[in-house]
Amino acid sequence: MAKEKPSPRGRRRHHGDNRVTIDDVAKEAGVAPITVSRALNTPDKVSSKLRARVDQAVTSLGYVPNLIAGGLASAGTRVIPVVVPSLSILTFIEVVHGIQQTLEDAGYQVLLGSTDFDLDRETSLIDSVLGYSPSGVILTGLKHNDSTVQRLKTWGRPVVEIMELGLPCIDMNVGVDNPRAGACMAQHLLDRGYRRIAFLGVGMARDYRARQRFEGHREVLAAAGVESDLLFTSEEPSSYAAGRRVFLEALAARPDLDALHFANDNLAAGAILEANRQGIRMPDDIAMGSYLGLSLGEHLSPTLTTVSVPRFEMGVEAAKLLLERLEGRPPSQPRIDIGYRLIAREST
Amino acid sequence: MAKEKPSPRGRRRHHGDNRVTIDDVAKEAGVAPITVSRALNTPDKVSSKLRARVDQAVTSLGYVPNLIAGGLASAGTRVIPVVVPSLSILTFIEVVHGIQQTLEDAGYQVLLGSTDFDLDRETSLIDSVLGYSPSGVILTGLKHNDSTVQRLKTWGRPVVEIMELGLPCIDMNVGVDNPRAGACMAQHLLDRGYRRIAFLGVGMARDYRARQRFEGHREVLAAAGVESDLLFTSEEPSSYAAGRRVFLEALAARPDLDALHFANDNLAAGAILEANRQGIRMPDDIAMGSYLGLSLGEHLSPTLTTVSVPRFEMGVEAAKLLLERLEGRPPSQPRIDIGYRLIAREST
DNA sequence: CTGTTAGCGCGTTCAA
DNA sequence: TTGAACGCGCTAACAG
Repeated sequence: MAKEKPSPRGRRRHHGDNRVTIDDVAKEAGVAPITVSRALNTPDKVSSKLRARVDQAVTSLGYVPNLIAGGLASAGTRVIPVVVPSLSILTFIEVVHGIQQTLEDAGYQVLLGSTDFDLDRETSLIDSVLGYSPSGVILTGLKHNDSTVQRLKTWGRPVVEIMELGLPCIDMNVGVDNPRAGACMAQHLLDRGYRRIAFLGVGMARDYRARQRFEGHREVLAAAGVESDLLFTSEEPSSYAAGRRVFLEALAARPDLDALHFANDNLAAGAILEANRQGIRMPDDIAMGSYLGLSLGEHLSPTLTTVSVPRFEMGVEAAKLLLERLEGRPPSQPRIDIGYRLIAREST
Repeated sequence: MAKEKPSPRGRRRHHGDNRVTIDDVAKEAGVAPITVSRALNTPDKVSSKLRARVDQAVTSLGYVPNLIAGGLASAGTRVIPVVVPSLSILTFIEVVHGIQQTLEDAGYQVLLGSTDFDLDRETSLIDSVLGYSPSGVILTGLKHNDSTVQRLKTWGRPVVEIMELGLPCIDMNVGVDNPRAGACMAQHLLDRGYRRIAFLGVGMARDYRARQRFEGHREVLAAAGVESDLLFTSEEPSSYAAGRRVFLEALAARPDLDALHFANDNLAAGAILEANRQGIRMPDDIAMGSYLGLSLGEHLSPTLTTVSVPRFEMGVEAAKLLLERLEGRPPSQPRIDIGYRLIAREST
């Protein structure tokens, strides 16, 4: 009622900002700022009468909450950093897509980070994004620097590790059993009667999940008593062109091969397209199987046999797990095996 | 020197958080908190002696700055929201990739948002992310709700609109001239001697940039005096399967067509793969051209003629423009035409 | 259900 | 070059 309060701003305000604040809304609605805050964040804790007054003031003034201030006061922002190795690999993108969609629908924002497969970059990235007081974190893989693991374990907020499955996880885990996925394709090739089977990959020095699939592959072949360590790789990024090259290399080195197990569909697609060009018949001359389940596979000639992984769904599940914890719901289970599915098509 | 200050915390601290703060570092280093702040943010304003003491305290305590608090105090966070229509469309992903890489290298974080091509969602998304006091914003396209445009124009921080080029932009603009790109392919088809040319797209109700390309295409054909409004579309997301379907539909409706102009490479790839299956010869039976420049195009048989757009580079340039302004450098130019390149291959 | 008070952890401003 | 004080805008905690 009185305005002769000694003007709380002893000095000029820091910033020329003239954004409307919660105080402005409170004044306009004739309530205390905290009531505005509650009307916005926990509407059922405010009488419908006041809530209406507040809502109106909010729209009439065009109030937009300062999430930074809210975050500082409540020690948490509705931000979820998502840390992946690379944005040039479709797999991660699709997972991020699932995460993003699920979180955005729940009112959270994704803060995107990429590490280029470098654990030290991962560490510093995580250190820095934790500075935003995020509600949780999603990161890729189960291998991290000790300091990262330590920091996240003592952090006290939900953490989900995605893509791969395995024992020691920081908090929660959604992924695929890579060795078994690799074994699955190897077994399929054996079942189809192939015996001279090679594994073809690229960038396997950094991509240890591909190495895990190769391991599964190798063990199955070894157990079957066939040559198990035929591996062709190159240290370039995965691409159609890379697939073509590794394919040609393998053919040149071992013309007797009867089946190829590619580390992913992109490589396999490059190989199939090249084989088409050269008139190599599949699976008669050589069979091809791979991993991922990209839609391109079903449009190639021959259609591609692959171990398909629900990547988008993996993102969705990871996000759901996080949300469960954030909303205080019973954390059903801290580990989800998202599974895979062998799709046998013409190429084998 | 004395510790009998009446303990600034009249009550318990809000949060059980035991994170180390700038005060802890200051105490450890025997300086004032502000000196720590300066040593970290503006190192040259602190004597090397104190700076060393601070740096050591920082590492020994494992101090990680609270970016939220810093953001509140300085009215700005090193966050850049990037708003795209969809994360399931490769084009946007590649642009985001370029943006992300460039910004992360400069110490900024990307906050990812997607609108599903809905301008109202865009508006509310932008309203909400502005609550994080970001340093700038990158958004897609030049069409937005008036309120969005208004808010961003008066916002006072750099804004970059990407993907398309045109006159009224909010602040800065990096993109492609879609009508000219469409015209370019149409002209190419004419030059090659084709005369019964159709445009095939999907989801063009929402994707007005594809409509713009069709417009450019139409005008060129009309000017050449050939049938110009042959358009086949369906309202489904872009995919290989969709390309196949629209292709078959067009063939069925107009068996006399001699060339197809696809709205993007994915559709064209789906069509080429289907044509391969059916023994349709390209370009003899029918020619195909499209837009994007995906690497898949050069591995198909026939290799695909396309208007290639440097998507990653577009992201890089958008980010650079933003950074220029953020770093107070002369804003070279507020609008960049990223260009396109006709890659004539076997399919035409 | 509503209001009061007191910070959240920093950087800006002003003074030395 | 260093420091003291203040407040960014909001919400947690504690009354009423």
